Amino acid sequence: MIPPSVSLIGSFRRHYPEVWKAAKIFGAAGMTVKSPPMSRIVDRERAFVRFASDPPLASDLDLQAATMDKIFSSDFVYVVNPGGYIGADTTLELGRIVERGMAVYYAEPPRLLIDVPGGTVLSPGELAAGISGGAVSAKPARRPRVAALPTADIVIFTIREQQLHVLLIRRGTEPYRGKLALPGGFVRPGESLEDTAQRELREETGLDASRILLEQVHTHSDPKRDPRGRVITTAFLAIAPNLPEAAAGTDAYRAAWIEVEESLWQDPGRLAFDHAVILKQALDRARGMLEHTTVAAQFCGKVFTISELRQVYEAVWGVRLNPQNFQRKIRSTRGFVIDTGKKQASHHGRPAELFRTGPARILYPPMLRPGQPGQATLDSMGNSKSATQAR
Amino acid sequence: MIPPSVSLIGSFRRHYPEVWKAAKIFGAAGMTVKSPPMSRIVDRERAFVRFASDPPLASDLDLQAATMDKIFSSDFVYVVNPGGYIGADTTLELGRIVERGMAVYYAEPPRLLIDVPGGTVLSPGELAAGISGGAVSAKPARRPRVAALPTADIVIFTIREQQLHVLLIRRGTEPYRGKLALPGGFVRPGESLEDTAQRELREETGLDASRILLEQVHTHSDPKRDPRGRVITTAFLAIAPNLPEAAAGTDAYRAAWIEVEESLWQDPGRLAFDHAVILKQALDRARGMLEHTTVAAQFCGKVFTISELRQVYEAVWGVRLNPQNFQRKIRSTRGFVIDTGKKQASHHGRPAELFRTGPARILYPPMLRPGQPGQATLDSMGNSKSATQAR
DNA sequence: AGAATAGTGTCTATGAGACAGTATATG
DNA sequence: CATATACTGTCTCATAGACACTATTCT
Repeated sequence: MIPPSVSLIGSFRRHYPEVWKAAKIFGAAGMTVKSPPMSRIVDRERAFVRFASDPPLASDLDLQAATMDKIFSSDFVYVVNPGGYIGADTTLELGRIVERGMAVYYAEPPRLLIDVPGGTVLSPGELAAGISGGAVSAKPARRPRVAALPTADIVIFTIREQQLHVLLIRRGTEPYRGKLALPGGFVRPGESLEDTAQRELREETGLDASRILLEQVHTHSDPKRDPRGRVITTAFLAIAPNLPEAAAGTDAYRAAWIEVEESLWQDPGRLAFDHAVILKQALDRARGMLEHTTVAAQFCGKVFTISELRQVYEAVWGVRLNPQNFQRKIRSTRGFVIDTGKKQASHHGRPAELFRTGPARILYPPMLRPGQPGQATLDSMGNSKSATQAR
Repeated sequence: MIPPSVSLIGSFRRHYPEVWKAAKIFGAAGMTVKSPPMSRIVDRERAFVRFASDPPLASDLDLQAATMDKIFSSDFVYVVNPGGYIGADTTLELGRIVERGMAVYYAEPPRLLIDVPGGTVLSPGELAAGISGGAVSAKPARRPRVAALPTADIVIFTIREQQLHVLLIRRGTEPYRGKLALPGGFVRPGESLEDTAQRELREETGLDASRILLEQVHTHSDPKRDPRGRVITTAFLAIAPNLPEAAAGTDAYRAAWIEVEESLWQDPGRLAFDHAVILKQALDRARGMLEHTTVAAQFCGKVFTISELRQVYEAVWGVRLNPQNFQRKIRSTRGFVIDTGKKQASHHGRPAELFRTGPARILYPPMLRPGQPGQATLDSMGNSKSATQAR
């Protein structure tokens, strides 16, 4: 288990002895102190107090930004405010911290209009005891909670030239600058994760997302998955018909359709963050959904031939299917496709009939993908790599 | 075209004449002033200045919260700070506004460590002219993000007296005091959601959670799902063998096994929060998993008979199965169960052989639950109630 | 005509469901 | 003995896979 991390804020100029003392207590209790840097103060006259460990040429604003990053990546914040005093710049930082919903504890009641529930005014020792959970404390600390920034990442699949492709974005900013990443973004005020995913999908592909399947796959919450701090992402699976090359949407200038192949999730470092895992899980989910639902038709345009539908199955599953039997299976399944009566302007051979999607969503006799032909079972016998099993 | 909206912040106590003047200028330029309310000040001695239009009994904190809502709903914020002065509570508000990435303009350069790009210090007249003239945009400096408190809720199923039961807890605190709720809790520092779920499972049942299946089901993020604020929960499915009545664990004194029946998720208000939806989704997931995996054996003890296994399927699916055919199916599936050679101390009739779980995890020829016998498809044709589809 | 693709007919193997029949316990 | 449960044998039917065959286009 990773030790809890804390950042201390307050007037380092006026109250550094108190800050130092509190930090020592937290450190002794096994916590990681992310800020202040626990080095010697070399210049207290600057607007932003300088430590020996600070880069000497950094501006006040750069230093403050770096400090805020450290604060936001910690599990909670402790405000050192002897007599209730909080300086102007600390107050501004505190507003940002409050707005992020982080857990905040105070040494003394603040002289500000803030809702300070009982138990959030604690001495460093009480807090350390409450966090580690063992020691007896007169005022039991509220259980420590962590705030996180929720994000939605989307795995958008499509078929291009009979191959499965996924929409990826070349990152333009740190971290993982230059690497490929899934499209996605932070949840905005008032949005649910589904809203966020739908907005990102629209921004990246220009598709009217309300008509596109958007299926939640998994939520990734490893505390170290994002170096910027506690970012929890929920992965969505989207299935899109073939789109014009560069979806001329707003943010799409860096986006590209990449062929889905083993190396995308096998080669470490090809994708940013834990996106290789997310991609693989979404692919597995899509493969499974093709068995039990009629979503395969979502890969196709408004009208399509049965061959096109078969190519979807072949591309996603990575197998060859018998065209004749596939044909019969689809046509005998009521509600999957509806004959439009029209025929395709032929490429070669007999013109295929054109279909549109039917009302059925679930395939009852499922379309089982060819597995071990033997009668028995045994996929992954014993060695459980099934993600959610015991960590 | 909707007129741009603005909120003004600053010390209404000290600088209300300047605030009023600026608001008038914005109003004359066709903008909507969301805050202040443009009514008469009736009490300037309170911590939060009172206007005639304010509800007289509201607390300072209530008023501030309502004001922040107005500010956050406007297109940009104008800070009235004659001489650069910004008071402590305004500074805290400003921090929250900055963290949301809203566009902020200042009457004079602020005496704070804030990055004030050129053009953001403007007189009200300049700003009004710029907005209507298109020179100044209300585009936020940075995209707004929201922080959330992540929680894990667990749907723990077991079989008791041949019926499916779920572990529920009678809530002892607001909100939803007295209602039944799923066990769960907030993510603690350093934990992933899986860690949290495992800890809660151990606390509630005393089970060594590392040996129990814990499967992520869905993440619920509706901004209004929890009245306490932005709480995002990830639901887990756990399957437990029959346990001694009151698992004497620490927090379990309020816990009880409740029979799973329609009314649990049909009757509104029987379960707290959105736990009815969570329960139903977990049940559907469990039903599906029984088809394709060998988890049914997790409901049983270390050794079990094939009848017991069948009763699991019958309880979870809510159907009757033919004992003879079930027997053959299980025995002919390699790796599902292993014969121990022992026999059950008989109740009645021929003693059943005892089995233990085999190494297989995935059932390849799946155990399809009896559906529409007809050949075709059509579960939920058309009317999509499939949760993740378009909101 | 030959190649290519679409679609149908038919045989076979397999597995699910139904049901008769056998095995082994209790009372 | 009857009764109850466990287990096996066998028939039928539905469906998947294999493959031959027909249909309709392009070159």
